[in-house]
Formats: sequence, structure tokens, C-alpha cells
Amino acid sequence: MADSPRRATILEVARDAGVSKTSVSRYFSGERDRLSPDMQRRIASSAGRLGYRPNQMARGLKAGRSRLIGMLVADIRNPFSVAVMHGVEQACRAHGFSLMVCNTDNDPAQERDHLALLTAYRVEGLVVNVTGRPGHELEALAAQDTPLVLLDRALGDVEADMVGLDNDQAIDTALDHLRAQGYGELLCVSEPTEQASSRQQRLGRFRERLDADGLQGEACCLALDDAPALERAIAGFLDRPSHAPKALLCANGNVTLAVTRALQALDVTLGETGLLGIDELDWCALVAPGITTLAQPTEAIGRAAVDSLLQRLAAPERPAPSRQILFTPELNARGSTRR
Amino acid sequence: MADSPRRATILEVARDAGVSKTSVSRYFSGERDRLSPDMQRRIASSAGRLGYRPNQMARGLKAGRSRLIGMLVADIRNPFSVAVMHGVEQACRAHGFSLMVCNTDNDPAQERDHLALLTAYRVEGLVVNVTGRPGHELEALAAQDTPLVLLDRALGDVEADMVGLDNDQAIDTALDHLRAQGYGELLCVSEPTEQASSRQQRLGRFRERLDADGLQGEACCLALDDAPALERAIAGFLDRPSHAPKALLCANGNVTLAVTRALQALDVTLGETGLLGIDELDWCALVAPGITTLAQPTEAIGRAAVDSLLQRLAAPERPAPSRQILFTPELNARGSTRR
DNA sequence: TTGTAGGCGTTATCAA
DNA sequence: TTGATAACGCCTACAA
Repeated sequence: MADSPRRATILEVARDAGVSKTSVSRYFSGERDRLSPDMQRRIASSAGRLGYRPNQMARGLKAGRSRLIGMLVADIRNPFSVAVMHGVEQACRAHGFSLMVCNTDNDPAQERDHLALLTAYRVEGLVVNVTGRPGHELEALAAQDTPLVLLDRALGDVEADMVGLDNDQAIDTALDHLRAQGYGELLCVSEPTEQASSRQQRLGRFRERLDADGLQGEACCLALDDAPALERAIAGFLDRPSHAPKALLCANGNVTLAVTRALQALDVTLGETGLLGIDELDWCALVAPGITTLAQPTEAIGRAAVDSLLQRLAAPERPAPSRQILFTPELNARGSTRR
Repeated sequence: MADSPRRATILEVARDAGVSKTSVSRYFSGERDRLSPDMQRRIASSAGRLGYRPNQMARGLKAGRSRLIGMLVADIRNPFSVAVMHGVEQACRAHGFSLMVCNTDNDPAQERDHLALLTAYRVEGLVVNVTGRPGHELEALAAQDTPLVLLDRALGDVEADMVGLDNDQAIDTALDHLRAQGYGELLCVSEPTEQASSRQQRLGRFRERLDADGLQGEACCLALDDAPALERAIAGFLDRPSHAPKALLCANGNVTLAVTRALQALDVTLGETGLLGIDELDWCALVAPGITTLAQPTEAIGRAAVDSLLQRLAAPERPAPSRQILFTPELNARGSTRR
């Protein structure tokens, strides 16, 4: 039907149905019961014929609430981010919110731009997983009473809830497993840590535990796009004389991918040399003899982020102290840590 | 700074700066040159102090344009979809649009809901990759002059541009490669085709080519979540006596994943039994001896979708006939098709 | 049960 | 160069 060149407005429906705007508004605002059956029919008919849909912009403007949640994702091509986003979206939907996702490609400039954008659309809450330090902008938002949740990465100076993996526990589980499997000399590989608190925490805990447990080991931070450098670093570690079997610990899924490539290039046999990655990926079971991982409960993390937002949205008057919600990783033991 | 409880409005800025709303509006609408330097300074100062940002909802309402492009994605966890989405987002950004993405999880009900949502926000264009047949809804949109692009999957009854892979060419390339590598008996594995035209096309072309080329082969359609059924189907194919080496052709990335799992479960040696997948994935090079793929130019597809939208947006008066924009796949020959 | 009027934050028109 | 005013589409007192 609907062949009007422009989207119909409430006024046109009202005219067409021979009723007032108010009645049409009521019809579409869940107050149908207050309208006579006859009027309901007429409105339904006109609205259907005209293809009328309430304009959410106008609604949002009037009501002062956009029903929009914003999400800033540092790297949309990272399966972990997508999985969390999926959880976030489901939760938003379940609570009548829509999600507006912005991918920043780890670019601080895009972060700022997209933040401005989401602000402009008056998102009622923000799930943030960023690289840079848009601390100032976020503080401003928080000050305007826009609830904020930090995902995976904390921003020291921003007062907001944070949800993510229990990194200490993850590292502990990883090291316990590797030691139990007989590996005694470890290399922890991470992307540069400046911009991501979770990376810092994982590396920090790794170093602590080494000292405490008397394990041999070292950590290295590398940009993943430089494959030769990564291969050199790994080769250096593996060539070193030692008394115990060696293993690699990958601080996240991207690292696991890059390291696995490097190990194949170096013709290393998995298992003989241990490999354990944080983040579960589709293919980890497929690369022989299977890559051991620590899986994050991504959907739960996404839901928790939204829950946190909604709680603050529900009680804006008393700003509860900011919390950390940490999740326990799950170990998927596979052949890459079996000697 | 900005510690007002609520977001500042243009009126508050105007008052604070001692000027009129109009001037503030001009300042933020790229008409700064028309304001005296003094006034510019005052407005900048007040706006900064108050943390003012133009309300995009109000702007959209007033201007009748939301600056929003909507995208409906059938399965956000499919890396192919994400890659295309990335291209779409970049292109939108480059042209001053923002992207609102909705994931439908292949659920027609969610498709309908999300479509309504995007409509409610008055998206100015729509990139659609769906499972079901929201043909009616989409037609209505098209009739309202909202430009539409179909991604990967055509909808027979909807008049809109379509962008995707040249499926015929993809199948041809795949079969040529497999035959050149000495495989003579083929199994093409696909997900059920009812809901996705691209699947139908790939399967259709596969059958055509078999007949034309005198190759042996068959096709099977399966829901991927039933691993045992898939294994049975593959085992049945492989057990059959034959004169020529056998190969599997996976109709998309999800299939490649499931089939690779099945082949490992069946302890099949890749290469000896050929394997070629449509869609390139992170891990295809990692699974020994490397899985041969046909890569889609995902970013280009995304950009083309937006281009198509923008063209129609730019010239709404003369509705050009709907086009198909098809892309050529790229062959990544690896060990899985080397005997 | 139904309608009238005013305003949400912005921009466009017109006048000064 | 500046400002007053009227919309944009909708919702919500308030009135009938």
C-alpha cells in the first residue's frame, strides 16, 4: 500500500481518520484501551493505509529519552568484541533499548568522533571498549549523568563501572595448568600494553606469579603486524638452553592467531612446545593437536554491562560507588599443552 | 568542566553568552564566518563551559533527515558479515552518515522488529542482509523512497539494488581449480537454501557445471548444528567407490568450519581428499596443510553498497532501474587442494 | 472517551 | 551581522 512520497505524520493519519492527533498518539502509545473500538478501527485503518510509523526522533525529543544505548568498540573484527556485542544487543533489546554501535579501529581520533556522535544522539547509556584515553570526554559524559560501563579495559581516571575478565584469575589458571602439564619456562606474548589496562594486568600478574612461584619466564610486548619481529622473539626464546619444557602464553585472541602463525613458520611442534591462549576462537580446536584456551564468558559479560547501565539508569539520584564485575574464565585443555 | 545535571540546550548557551539562539545555531551549523569574531568567542566559551552539543534528534526532526544509514545483518557472528559491515561503516563515515546496525540472528521476527526500529529512526537508507522474507515491509520502505541495497541475498519480489559475489564465477573458479588439481568427484555442502538466494545460486551453478563438464558430483544441504548428520553425509560420500580423487566444496565460511570439524572427526587427510571453501577466514591458512579458499572482497562490497545508496539518495527524482553489482572472488590455493 | 494547546531543541525565514 | 518567530512530529496536561 503506502505510496506517499514521504513518510506519513501523525497529523495526516488524524486527518485521514477524522480524529485528533491526540487519539492517534494514544493509539500508538499503548493507551488503546482508552479509545472506543470504532476509533481504534479507524485509526488502525488509516495508519495502515498510510504506512504510518511514529517518528522516534520526535518521540525522543519530546520525552527527553532516546531509548538508545551506545557502544564503542575498539576492534569490531575481533571475534571477542563481536561476541560481547551480541550479548549487549540482546540485553538492550530485552529491555526496550536499541543499540548504536561504533567501531573505532583502535584509533583515538575515531573514538573522539564517535563519542561525539553518540552524545549527539543522546544515548542514555554507554558501553565503552576503547584504546585511547578519551578520559576527558567520558568524564564529561559521566558528569552529565550518562551511565558508563567500561568493557575489558579500565580507564584510571574515569569513575564508572567496569566489567571484564578476572585477569588475575585467568593468569593463575593458565600458569597452574602449564605447570601441572610440566612446562617450566614460559614466554608471555602480548600486544603493547599502554592503551589497554587488561593487557597490563595480565602481564603484571604474570610477572608476579613468576617471582612467587619460582618459575622461569619472561614477557614480551609486540605489535602484531610485524610478523618477522614476532618470529625472532619466539625463536630467541625457544633457542635458549633450558632444563624444562617451554610454553607460550598468549594474552589475547589476536596474539594467539599471530603466535600460531609464527610457530608454523618456525616449524614448531605444538605440545612439545606448549601453547595456551586467552580467548576462545572458532578454530582453536582445529589446529592440530588443538590449542588450549581460556574462554571468556562473552555473552555474560555483555549482559552484565547492560545490567550495570540499567541499574544506574533506574536510580540516578543516588550514584552508587563504581563497581568492578569480573568473570571467571573457563579452561579448554587441548593438545597444545599436552606433552 | 560541564557539571550541569542535564545536557545543555541551545537556549542555555544563548542566554549564557548573551546572544540569540539563532546565532548559536549558526555557530554550530558551519556558518561561523557570518558571526563577528567577538560573538564567536563568546559562544565558543559558553558552549565549552556548558558542554553543549547540538541534539541530533532535534536536528533530524527539523531537517527531516536523520543522517543515519541502517543495516540489517543476518548473523553478526559471521566474520564475513562483520567484514562487510566494516566496509559499510567506513563508507558511511566518509560521507557524513552514521550507521545503525541491527543483528537479526537469522530470525524473521527480529528482522521485522529491527526493520520497524530503523524505520522509526528514519534511516535515510538501508543495507539489508536477511534470512526471511520481509518483502512486504521492504517494499513499503522502497515505496516511501527509502533507498535499499540487498547484500549477498536477493529478494525476488523487492525492487532494489543488489551487491554481492558473482556466484557463478565463484563456482566456476572453484570447479576449474579442483579439476585442474585432479579431483574428479565432488560434494558441494551448503546450508539450507530456502532463505538465501546466494546459496541457491551457488548450488544451482554447481549442478549446471557438473552436467556440462561431465564431472561426477552431488550436492547436499544441511543445517550445520547437526554435526553427526554432516559427518554421515560426508562419510557416505567418501566411502562410495570411485575412480577419481574426491573433493568437498563448502558453499560459505560457516560450512567450511563445520566441514573441517567433521573431516577431523572422520580422520580424513586434507589434500588427499580435496577441500575448498567459499569465504576466506583467519584460520584457513593454519589448519594443516592449509585450506584453499575463494575470498570475497568484503570491504569493496560494503563500500559498493553505500555507494549505491548514496547515488539513489542524490537523485531521488528519477529512480534508475535496479542494478546488480557483482564482485569477483580471489582464489587462495593452499594444501587442501594439492594431492 | 475525546480534543486543545503548548513545548521538547533545532533550523529557516524574515525582518532589523 | 544579528534576532524574533514559526515550524519539524510528537506527547501530555488540561479541559470538555
